[in-house]
Amino acid sequence: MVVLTSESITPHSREADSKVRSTRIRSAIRGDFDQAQEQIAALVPQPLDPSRSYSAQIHAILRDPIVRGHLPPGAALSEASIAAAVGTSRTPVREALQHLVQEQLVQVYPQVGTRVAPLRVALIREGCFVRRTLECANLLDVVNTITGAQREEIRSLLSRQQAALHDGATDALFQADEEMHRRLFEFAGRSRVWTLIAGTKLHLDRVRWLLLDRIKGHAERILREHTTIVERLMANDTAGFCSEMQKHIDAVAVHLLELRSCLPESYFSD
Amino acid sequence: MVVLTSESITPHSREADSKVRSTRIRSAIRGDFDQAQEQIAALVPQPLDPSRSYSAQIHAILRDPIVRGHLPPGAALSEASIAAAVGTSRTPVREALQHLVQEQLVQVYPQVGTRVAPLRVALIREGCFVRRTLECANLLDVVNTITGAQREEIRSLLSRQQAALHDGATDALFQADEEMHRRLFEFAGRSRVWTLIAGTKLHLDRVRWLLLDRIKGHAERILREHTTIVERLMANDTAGFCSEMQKHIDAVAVHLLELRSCLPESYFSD
DNA sequence: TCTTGCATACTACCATGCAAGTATGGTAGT
DNA sequence: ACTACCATACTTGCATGGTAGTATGCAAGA
Repeated sequence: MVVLTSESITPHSREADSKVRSTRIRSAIRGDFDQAQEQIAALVPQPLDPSRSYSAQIHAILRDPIVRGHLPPGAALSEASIAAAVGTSRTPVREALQHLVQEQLVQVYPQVGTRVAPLRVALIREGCFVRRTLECANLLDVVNTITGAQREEIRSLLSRQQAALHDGATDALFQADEEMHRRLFEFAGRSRVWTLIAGTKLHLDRVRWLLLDRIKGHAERILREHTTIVERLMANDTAGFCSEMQKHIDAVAVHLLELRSCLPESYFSD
Repeated sequence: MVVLTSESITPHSREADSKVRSTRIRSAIRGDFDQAQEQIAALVPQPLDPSRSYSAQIHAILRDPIVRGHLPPGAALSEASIAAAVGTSRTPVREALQHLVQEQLVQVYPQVGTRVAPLRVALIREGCFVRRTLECANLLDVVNTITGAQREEIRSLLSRQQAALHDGATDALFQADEEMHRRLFEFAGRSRVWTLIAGTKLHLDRVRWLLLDRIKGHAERILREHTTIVERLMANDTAGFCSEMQKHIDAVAVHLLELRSCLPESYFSD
């Protein structure tokens, strides 16, 4: 497959220079839209709930498989196919796709097609910076105010992770992980900061799910790191906490390179 | 006008309990949708450019006046009115509004109306945390790698701010300010971190524009602080830089309280 | 064999119409 | 005077149709 570089094609730009793009690259944008329909249809769990917004439900249905890698970078997402798969008109599908565009999970090429966005190395690298910076800064405040009950809650979330790993339930492991980090922000009255991070975390999670499938013992490593981090937290060792947290988050960026060598180059960009 | 509290009404929730909301509060949601049309029409500079996406253009047309306070919190934004004002159908207007919803600048109450979101104190307070944390952390890296030319660029952006203040051009002042901060991230290869911050900065800017109108000498104070910050940067005094930057950004949160006393309570939330 | 041109089938974008839900103002009944 | 009710005029959510732009594959020509 021809590589889609972000230099050659800028999504949603109708500028004059779009005329001069080579046909060779353009043809890479279209292509396998045919298999899209059944691929999407398999993701729809059940008929949509008419009492809730269709757009929101479709957004959720699409986002999860993108982040988890079931819809790989470059996968075609045509409005009509998805609409047929979920059983609605194209309108709510379109709104869901626009939402995903803003999250930078898909790219729309006007009049051409919509595709799952590649893994953008720069986005991931900078996402690591944002996460580790905000989480460390937040923790410096939390350690001064944390209560015994809150300590206990964190500890219990860690043991939930251990149990999940033991059962091989990576879903539950990730969920407990997410909740642990979120709670640390809520302890400092910063729940909205976490929702901000959650937006950038989407891109880090795309890498993490891929790593989980390809790299042996990855889940074990995650849990080991979490354990170390919580130990530092319990010991009020903020410096140690920050350095461990930093290593833990930046591991995504480090392993990204390794991932790049065993996956199609078209999965990546930047 | 009746206060719209976020506890009483959750946007875009079609849950069963929506039936029990009191009529008194609901009636506050609708109301002055009549004056919306001409209010919006005054904001449209010229006919839209058909060669670019209508949605994006409408989004830009609406966002600026919201951030600047020309469309105050609570202002009605009905799809039909805006569509008539800009001369398109409701579809691209709808997409622009959805975009603004994601930026948390407007709230949509299904089947009731769409309004400019109030100034959310928590969002602003936590936005300050995000900005000061990321900007300080970024600068710790920048000071080690900054070149002479980059130093000169920052200095020139500061003098552009001085010139703008002298001319009373607050627009140009804000623009140069924004570019200065953005460049500091680009120096470290983190342009995407800045776009992330720009999203939270929207809410801080809403406060800043209001302050600029109400508080005498506010522009002068901003420039004074910028000057101090750049001085610290030039002197490689990173600790001083961070503390000044912190004061500068947190000033928004501090003055927010003061602003709350001289503006309708309905402008605020949380 | 290779290139060029064109019909065709797709795409996303936008316009329009309908449906479901909600606030408002007037009216009938108490 | 006051309350309950209902017609009406809004709102947003969704469905559908038309349009401009793009890739593809075939056919005609060099």
